[in-house]
Amino acid sequence: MNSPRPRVTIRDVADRVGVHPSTVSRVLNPATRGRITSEIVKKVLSAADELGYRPNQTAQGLRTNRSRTVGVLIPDITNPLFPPIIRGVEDALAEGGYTAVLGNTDNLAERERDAVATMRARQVDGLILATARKDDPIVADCVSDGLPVVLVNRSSDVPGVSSVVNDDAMGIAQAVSHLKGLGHSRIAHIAGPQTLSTGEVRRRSFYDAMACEGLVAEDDLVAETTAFSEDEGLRAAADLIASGREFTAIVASNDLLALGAYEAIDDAGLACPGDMSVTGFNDMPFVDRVAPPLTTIRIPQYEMGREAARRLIQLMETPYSPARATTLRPELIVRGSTARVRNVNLAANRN
Amino acid sequence: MNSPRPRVTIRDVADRVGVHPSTVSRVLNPATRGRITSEIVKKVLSAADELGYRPNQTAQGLRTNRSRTVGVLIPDITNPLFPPIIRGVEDALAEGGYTAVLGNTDNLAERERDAVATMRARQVDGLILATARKDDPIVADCVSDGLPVVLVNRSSDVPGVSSVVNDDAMGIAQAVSHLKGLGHSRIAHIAGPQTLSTGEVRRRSFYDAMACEGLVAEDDLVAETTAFSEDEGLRAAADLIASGREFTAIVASNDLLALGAYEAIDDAGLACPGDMSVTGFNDMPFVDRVAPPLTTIRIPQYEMGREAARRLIQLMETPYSPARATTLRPELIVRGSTARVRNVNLAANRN
DNA sequence: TCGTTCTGTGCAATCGTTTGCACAATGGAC
DNA sequence: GTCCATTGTGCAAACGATTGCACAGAACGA
Repeated sequence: MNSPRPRVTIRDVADRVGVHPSTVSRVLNPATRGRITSEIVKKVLSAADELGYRPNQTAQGLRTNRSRTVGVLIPDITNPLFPPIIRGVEDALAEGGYTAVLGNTDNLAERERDAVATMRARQVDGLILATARKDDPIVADCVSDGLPVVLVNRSSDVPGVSSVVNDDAMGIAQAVSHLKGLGHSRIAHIAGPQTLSTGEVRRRSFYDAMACEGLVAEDDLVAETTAFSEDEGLRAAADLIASGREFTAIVASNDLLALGAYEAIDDAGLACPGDMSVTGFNDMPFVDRVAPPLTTIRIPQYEMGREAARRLIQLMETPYSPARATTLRPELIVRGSTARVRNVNLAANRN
Repeated sequence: MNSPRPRVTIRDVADRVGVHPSTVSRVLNPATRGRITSEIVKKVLSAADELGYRPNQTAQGLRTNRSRTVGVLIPDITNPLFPPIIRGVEDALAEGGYTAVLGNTDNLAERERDAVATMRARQVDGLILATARKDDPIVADCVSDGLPVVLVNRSSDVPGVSSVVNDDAMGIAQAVSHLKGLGHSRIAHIAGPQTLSTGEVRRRSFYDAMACEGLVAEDDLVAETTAFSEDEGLRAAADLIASGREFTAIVASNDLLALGAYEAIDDAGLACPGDMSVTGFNDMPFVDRVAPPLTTIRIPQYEMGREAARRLIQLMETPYSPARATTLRPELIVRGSTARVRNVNLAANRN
């Protein structure tokens, strides 16, 4: 039953046609095909076809030192933000003849380091990282070793590295402006980890946007978290509510945090959006189906992945192409988690 | 800046120590290390460490004809069912020293064929398929070529192939029994594609379970779909409702179909679970957050992935190990989409 | 007719490892 | 002291492709 089936090599094809293996190699390579008599080309091609020849990528890789493989590192594939990005990456890579090997890091520096080491041992031609920290030695190492790298979703302080990220400032501004339009003035922010570019930039942008709208962002109404997770969102929102400070809306740094906030609001016996409006960030799949449907900032996830992959291909194929930071425009998606502020004072209800 | 940094090879290490490359190779391979004087072993190891030697997996792969890579094919990473499975697969593979390369097929036979071809060109040591059809020539090809394959989530009619799937019959029985317990007797089924094992088995199991509960499953209340998608769920449920037949509950073949049914119910001006109870299948992430939270059948996604990967490793490392079909037990998760049947007759409301 | 330039193909080295085989040195048995 | 195992290492040939170089033969001008 199990027939290991002897692999057909370039030599088999050569023998069949009666030419030298190198000739076959040249025929098979579109770039050198022109140097061979068209008659032979035809014979070689049909022989290869008949024999079912498939180039051995391993051998090619060894000789050319290119694996046509790229490593893709993400925090956690289980976070709905990433699958669309990954699809974008894979689709664009496939178009360029590359394949992706995936690694989950759970946002652990150690696993990240391991994963990069594994990928490099596998001779990946480049790396796409959705895991970058603001100050990331791993990124720095790759860059200084000349390994093509593109950051996606998060950027980094490391100089000279290309990135494809969302315009966080604009997104947050849209959220704040939307809330102000609904009459909210006391707005809280659940910030993401400040070691991540997204967490930090969005937090800063929150202060900026508030000022820009003529509102005051109180430090006491800005809660920090250690991870972009529902648990942390729940904790932060619960703290905010428990503090007794008065506010009618929460701008969360991402959708997962917002979902956590939902729980805290519910636990406190309040209603969203009746008592408390909430905005998210990312427009992950399915946040339109939760209760209430989440008002959030949509970022072009798939496109972001595609663009990152395209950029990487460029980097890999034309060395020394300059690093570029691309910013994609986000869009406010208004759903059911935000509503006009009530006349009744929230604090009055609670005190 | 970009320093290509010359790769350090086994030969560099050998030169440094003053031994032959083959000796270094033997030291580095735990299995042959015992044959070398322990003094030399120590020297080689420390030299390798100092020089920062990393084995070139491509070269190893060429020589040994093993890539320590496995291909993982899934329909669509964007479907929340799959990420947990993939995590399980990756974690178990990593433990065994393998890495995964992912491919999305969108359930298209052609893309599936391409993807398998690509993976095989990359010399994957084995394949994990979440894409199998009941009668799948691609699976058959792999098996007859002696390429280790494990099916996950879906099984196949192809003989002699290992699989790790859920006990669909039990799951459906649980759903039906739950509904009967709530007083429902006229129950509809939205079936998945009959070309997929899951779709077919669950449909058959629906008839069985109904009979088992002493209820009649009417053919008119079983709607078929062409894909496990929200769109198809919406269409099928809308058809069912439009048919004018009387029923108070829907057993959907998976969560996505159930979510589609939600929309149809809403469109028809009905309420779930007030007018219509709905059950899903899979317990995908986030279905506990939708409105109403979905009553569904939980399958151990992560474990399923892990188990499949473990099985594959076994197949790859001990050839001719027999094919096995593993079945995992599902669990009914009761949430808000199912309720006691109302006295009021649904049909009466509409006619 | 001879030399020169092209063109198309073959030759052989190479990428970094692994591994069967050969063989020197060591140690033990007699 | 001889001989035979045993042990540890080196040698060299793979694995399957790519590619610089060499070299026949054709084409061409003088």
